[in-house]
Amino acid sequence: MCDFYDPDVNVTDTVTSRLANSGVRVTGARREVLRAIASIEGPFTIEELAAALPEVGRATVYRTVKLLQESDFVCRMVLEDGGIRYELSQGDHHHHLICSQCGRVSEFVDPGLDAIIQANADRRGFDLAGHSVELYGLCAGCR
Amino acid sequence: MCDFYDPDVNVTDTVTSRLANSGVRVTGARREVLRAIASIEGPFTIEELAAALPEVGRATVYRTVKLLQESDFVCRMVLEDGGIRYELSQGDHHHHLICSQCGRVSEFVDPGLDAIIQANADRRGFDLAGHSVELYGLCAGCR
DNA sequence: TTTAATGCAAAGCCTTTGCAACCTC
DNA sequence: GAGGTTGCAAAGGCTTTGCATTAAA
Repeated sequence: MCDFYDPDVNVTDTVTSRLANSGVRVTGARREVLRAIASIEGPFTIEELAAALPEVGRATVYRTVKLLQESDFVCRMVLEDGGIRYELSQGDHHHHLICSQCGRVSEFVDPGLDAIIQANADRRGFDLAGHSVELYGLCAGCR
Repeated sequence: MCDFYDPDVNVTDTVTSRLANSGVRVTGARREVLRAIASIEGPFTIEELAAALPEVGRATVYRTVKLLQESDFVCRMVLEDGGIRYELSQGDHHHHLICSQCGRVSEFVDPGLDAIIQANADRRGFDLAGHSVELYGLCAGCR
């Protein structure tokens, strides 16, 4: 579901060059949004992103995030309460641990989990295109 | 996450009596909403529910579903696209297979999957309160 | 009779869209 | 210079809320 980034290169540069290669214009606003996303650690909301970018119109923030999402540079996650957060795409497919107390989201990878999910889909004749696993509770720091 | 229903008793009656016992008034509108929910097979949207209840105000539909949700008689699920659906609470904890084509949602239970999720939480010092697993793709009928 | 529940309409949120001005390429 | 982008404001969805009326208990 999510793309890889070359760990040796600045994320913002990587994305802008890929964007340029795909025929999309690299504008000031887009650079700003990318910089803001890169500077935010972890998942973010449109609200947070827009707050960090007072000089960029909200509509542009929405449009840019959508663009990045469609290009797989960021991926979207839906929280337990229906709230939506985005995050820079990580290299590998992963799942989320969401703390109900502090709201922090951490990630984990478990190929065994993915395999068992695939097996469940197969067993029911379901052609699996994707899946999401979210764990809710208290993180180590909040418990 | 979801409650049990006594399989020998009509769901609507079960809920209304439990509701009454908890000091909530059993009104005509609430009975109507319950009947509509029971008659819809599988998960439903507020939209669908309201459409099935032209004589009940939309605000009441929202309020009643919220009430039922807070009482654990229905549970809420968030789809891949952020859309929200509700369903009568099932006895056991389960997961969803959501067809991207026809939108139908089916359920499955897999204790092994739940165990592996719990193990991941434990491994990271996370106090697990709940989790959601949603599979997206094409159902057997649509593929 | 008391007071929770209802229904309507208005208000709130969040997100998208129309459009003229603007900026990449 | 041409056409994709931006920003503003308006419009759209969906959900909640205020309030007078209605109806459970």
